[in-house]
Amino acid sequence: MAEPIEFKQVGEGNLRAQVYQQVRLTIQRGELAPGQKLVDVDIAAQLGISRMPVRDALMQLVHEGYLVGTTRGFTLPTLTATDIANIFEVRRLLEPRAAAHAARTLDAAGLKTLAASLQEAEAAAVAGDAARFFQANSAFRNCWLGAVENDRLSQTIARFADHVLVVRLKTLSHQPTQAVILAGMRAIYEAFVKRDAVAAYDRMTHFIQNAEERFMKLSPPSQQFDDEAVSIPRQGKS
Amino acid sequence: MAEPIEFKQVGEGNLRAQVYQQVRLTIQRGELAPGQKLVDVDIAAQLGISRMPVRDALMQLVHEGYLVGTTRGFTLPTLTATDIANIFEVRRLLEPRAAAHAARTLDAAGLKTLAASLQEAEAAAVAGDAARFFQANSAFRNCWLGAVENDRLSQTIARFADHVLVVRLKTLSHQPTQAVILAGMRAIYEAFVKRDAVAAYDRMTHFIQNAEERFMKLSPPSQQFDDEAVSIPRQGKS
DNA sequence: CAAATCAAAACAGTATACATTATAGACTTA
DNA sequence: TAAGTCTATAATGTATACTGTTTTGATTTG
Repeated sequence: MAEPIEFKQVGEGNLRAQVYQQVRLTIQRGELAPGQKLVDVDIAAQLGISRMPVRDALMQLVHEGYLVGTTRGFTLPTLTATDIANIFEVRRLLEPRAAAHAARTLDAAGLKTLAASLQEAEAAAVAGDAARFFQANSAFRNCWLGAVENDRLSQTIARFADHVLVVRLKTLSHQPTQAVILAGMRAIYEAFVKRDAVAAYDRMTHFIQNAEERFMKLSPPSQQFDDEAVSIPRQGKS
Repeated sequence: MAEPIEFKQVGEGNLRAQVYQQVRLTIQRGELAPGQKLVDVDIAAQLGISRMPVRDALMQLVHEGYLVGTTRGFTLPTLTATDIANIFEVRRLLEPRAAAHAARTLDAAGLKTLAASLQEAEAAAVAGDAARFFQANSAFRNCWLGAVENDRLSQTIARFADHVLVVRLKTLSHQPTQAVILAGMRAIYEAFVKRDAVAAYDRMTHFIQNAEERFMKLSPPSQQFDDEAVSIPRQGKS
């Protein structure tokens, strides 16, 4: 307890949006221990603002699946094997198509960013820096997703991808997994460079399947009790 | 304005959840004029509660895409042709798969409910009652979606389907459109009865394509000012 | 009569205070 | 010593009040 998570101020938009961004980034960077609880009044005190904007932001994150709201603070969700399988099923349906779109619409600047993210991921893998690898991975994904012109498609993908990555951040330190992911990123990047929508579709399909296999293999077969029994509890006590 | 939208109390869970359900049902039933604005303080006064739960509920609906928050109250979003095309693209990717799942998992009670909803839709079409037709349509969809074991998949579908239906409710009064939708429902229902996942997949694919065509045909080519969006024929792939 | 400026109202954002509830920990008892 | 109950507390849920901003409408002026 008494965790100094250190949210810092960012000056953009209303307070709720600022807090939302800060907390989301904190979650996405894996700077949140699995059992740790976020309490609105604590964060509010830390930022020198009132509870309400913080509460709004936390509830939005709950609604988006980044957090679960209990009667005793907000915490990270614990995904069961079934949850992960469900998320990957949706990703399998959406991401190949989105990648095909991106192959058409990515411009030179986007490809440059992708190349940089890819190199960064490779460097991080060599250095064994899981957090950096994770960051580069996210940058890569956000870049090509940003080129997808269907906003609803890209945003849905981003959310689901976040859910599985955020909770399983630790598994990304696994060396073979990093290698598999890197190979997938390279293959997809090459398809983007060639503007080959079909190849992008196929390689993304393959990438998702590989990623799911790695995740399922690394996740304990029984996270708590038997999976399937209890999914993410919807927000608190609605 | 003094709009008599008449939200009524429902006794379940906390106030925010109650208000959320009420407003969402009101929207889904099309009981909200396109330009009408929802003001938290008004609804709160109507329900005899404070602003905060109402505000929470409205903001959640905004996050889910059911409403848009302006500087002057919350209103229904106005979807452009591009928006509709985007939503249908996601639905095309998700719903056939979900229907295949449902074909496996629907039980006798579910099939009974589907049959009842189908009959209700047919009766409503004959009677020319668009609202009733719409209700039956929603019941049919919610029933088979409820049998899909992947919650994230079914919830994502429900949201996107709501978005397009809610805003275009009026187009459902169009007679040929009703006929097309009815035929699709019958075909899908038969696939469910036969527990034929492949047929369910194919017929849902066909159904979505037909529905999109009808929607695009009936939506005025220029919803308001014609911006760049309307002239885009269809978001073709490569 | 039309246009521009100013004032008032409406509504979201934020803050603070109060009520409610569930969990943790202590205390009692077998 | 272990199990069950009870109380205190921590954290959310709800209410009310205040502030800032934007829109609307009215009034004045050209």
